[in-house]
Amino acid sequence: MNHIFKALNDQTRRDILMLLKEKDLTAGEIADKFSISKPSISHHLDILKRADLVYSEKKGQFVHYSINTTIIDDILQWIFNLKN
Amino acid sequence: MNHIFKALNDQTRRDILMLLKEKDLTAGEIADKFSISKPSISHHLDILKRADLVYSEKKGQFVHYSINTTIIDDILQWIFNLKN
DNA sequence: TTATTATTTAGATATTTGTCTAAATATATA
DNA sequence: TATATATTTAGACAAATATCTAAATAATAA
Repeated sequence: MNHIFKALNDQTRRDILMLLKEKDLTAGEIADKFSISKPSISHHLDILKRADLVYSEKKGQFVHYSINTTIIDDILQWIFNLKN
Repeated sequence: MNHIFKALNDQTRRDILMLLKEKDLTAGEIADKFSISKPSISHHLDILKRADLVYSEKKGQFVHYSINTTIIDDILQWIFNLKN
């Protein structure tokens, strides 16, 4: 859970997940939605990837990112477990 | 959600929540379960409190801590929202 | 009142983190 | 091939974080 909570502990990364929830986007499209540099966004995407919260697939010169809902269930289970 | 994810982004704090899930404990009892100093535990408890993840109540010279499951539901809702 | 116990606060320090610019890599196009 | 576009990597730096020891605060007991 360490990588997951680390990944979620940043507003920009949470915003990226919200965007990818709606539809898949390329790295550049994601970067365009924020006012921070492309390398910084690339770094955030790397952290999300290490946490398995997103997938990435290279198509030509673009890299397409999508959310991984499988991991979401793991988080839900961990949080839910706190309740009883 | 910022304070909550920040609070959850630490193994010691997550372990404290797991302990408090089982039963209420005083600050000292919590500190005894870890190999870090009491001031450090006090600091972790403060972060958990700021995130509303725990309550604290002073009884005599002791401070009793307990988990706040109300906030857990907020987290569950936030995570669940990522799925659709 | 004095001493003891429980907890927090203050201040210091090493590590981690988010950001930047510049450079590197990879693909597409003229 | 040469150029343009998309993305990542490298290296630097300021801010945030987890930890420590020492001191302060508060409550109990002798």
